[in-house]
Amino acid sequence: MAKTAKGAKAAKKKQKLDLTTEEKIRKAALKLFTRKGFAATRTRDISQEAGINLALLNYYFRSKEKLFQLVMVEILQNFFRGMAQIFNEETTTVEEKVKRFVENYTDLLKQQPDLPLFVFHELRMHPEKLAARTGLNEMFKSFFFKQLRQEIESKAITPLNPLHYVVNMIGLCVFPFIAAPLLKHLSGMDDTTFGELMEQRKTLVPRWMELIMHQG
Amino acid sequence: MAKTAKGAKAAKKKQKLDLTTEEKIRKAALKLFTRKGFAATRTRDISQEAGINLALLNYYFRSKEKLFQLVMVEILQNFFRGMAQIFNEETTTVEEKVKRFVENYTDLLKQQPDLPLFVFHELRMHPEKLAARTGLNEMFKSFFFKQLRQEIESKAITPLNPLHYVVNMIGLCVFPFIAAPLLKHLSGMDDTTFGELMEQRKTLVPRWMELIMHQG
DNA sequence: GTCTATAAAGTGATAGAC
DNA sequence: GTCTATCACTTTATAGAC
Repeated sequence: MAKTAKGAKAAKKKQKLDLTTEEKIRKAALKLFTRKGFAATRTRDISQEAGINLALLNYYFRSKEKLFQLVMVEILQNFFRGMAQIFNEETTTVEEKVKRFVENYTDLLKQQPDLPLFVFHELRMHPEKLAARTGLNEMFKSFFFKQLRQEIESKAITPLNPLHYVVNMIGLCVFPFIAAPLLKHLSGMDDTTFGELMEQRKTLVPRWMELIMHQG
Repeated sequence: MAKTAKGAKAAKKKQKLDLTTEEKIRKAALKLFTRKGFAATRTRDISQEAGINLALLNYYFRSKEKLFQLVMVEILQNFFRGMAQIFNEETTTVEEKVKRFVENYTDLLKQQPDLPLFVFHELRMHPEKLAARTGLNEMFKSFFFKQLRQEIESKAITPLNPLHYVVNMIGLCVFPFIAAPLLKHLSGMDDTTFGELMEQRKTLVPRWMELIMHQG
């Protein structure tokens, strides 16, 4: 009776080291999907990575597609939740928001460097997956955007479309991780050195954003 | 006799509208591989897109893998050839080089917006494909890099690792195209507006690079 | 060179025993 | 819930006729 689906979920909280079978599959799926993409990932590999049987994957998630959807939504929600939290804070300045964003997501990307490439790749092939449920449209009505417009109007020498500003901020954080394989190969850099460069950018990117903001 | 492989290649120059079968396949492969990635692309789809039979694909290229390699090498060589041409010119300044780079590759990406995401995605999964044959290591010994170091030492208030500079330059050009699907969805932007924004960046990015260069 | 037909292997999903 | 065995279908690649 402790082995029903509900029983398993209850047991989850008592086991900190072991994971539920469902969680093991989710974790394995996250790892392989983000590393190889949806199309190149085999359900057999996921089950093997999870240390369970192929049939169990379908038992829990019905299909590869359904499992993928869950993983993807989880990633997007997680990202936009943290983003909204930073950007809708009404007591912090634009500069502080940028600084927090850069630090947060540099740390995130150091742990999961495959994430952005995966998300953008899958998003292009299935744009409809960007359903309303991720609640990201709200970011564009966020407090941050109001602040940004004001800041640009008051401070900038040459006013700049806020979109450029946001794209630059995200791009300067994310692009190095997207280009990492190329970068490492081109410059013969090792992982440690790459990590140090990214650490530097935590302070550099906000500084550059200031320049871009005020000079336009 | 005009139907041997060599005959076909010779005929190619006389036919400006029609393409060789081999060329039709290459073109179709480039289109589908860059749009959907290696794993999600079916050889059947390539042959259909090329308007020929599936067997012919293997007749000309032996395997999907081989065809992919050719397409990939062609893309990389094309990119780095143009890049080297700009960066090894000894009579232009750093600013002029940056300007030419941004203009060139913005135009290229407007025509083939799928290219960067495709390249980075496949490069991560098969880093060994970055063989020496693309001759890109030479970029790091290029005249541009010497110029860049000098410029940084003489002008910059806070000296900057040249790598940051190069990553920023490429990222500011390329990232908007990588994030395009997300951007369009988030802001409800149409393709024309997106194109105009990218056009603006042809002058904006070089200006930002100046700021970054001199302020560090 | 180009086609049809088919082999050979892979892949997502299910049936049924435990 | 979990496993083994297997089905049904897809996909790459080739054989062989024209």
